[in-house]
Amino acid sequence: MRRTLLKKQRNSFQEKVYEKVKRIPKGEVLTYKEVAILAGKPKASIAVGNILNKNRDYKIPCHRVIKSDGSMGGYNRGLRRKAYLLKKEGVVIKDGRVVLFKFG
DNA sequence: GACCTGACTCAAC
DNA sequence: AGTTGAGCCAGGT
Repeated sequence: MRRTLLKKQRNSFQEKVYEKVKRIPKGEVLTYKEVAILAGKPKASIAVGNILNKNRDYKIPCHRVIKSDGSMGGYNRGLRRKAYLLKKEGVVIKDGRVVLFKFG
């Protein structure tokens, strides 16, 4: 299983998602939709969330990915953690929602 | 290979 | 403004 999976993952949607998310600059956030678009599938926002959820990799700043609404969907390590990290990076959070950001 | 799920989004009510 | 239904995508069962 490992080998086949690895081979398949080499150039998959998931791989692109990881790349894009990893490249998000500090103090900036992207929506699931944006990530999906960057990955080449504008309608795959939910898949993005699914991937990030399962991923659980420290190299990937999942906390910089939020919903297009401005509210942060979830975080495998705890929503509180996500808000905390975001705040530290300069993003303003209000009642679990991102405010004072570029989109709006 | 069909069916269900989920950290989603949009439009309608 | 909060809820509902339908659409979309990858993964897992």
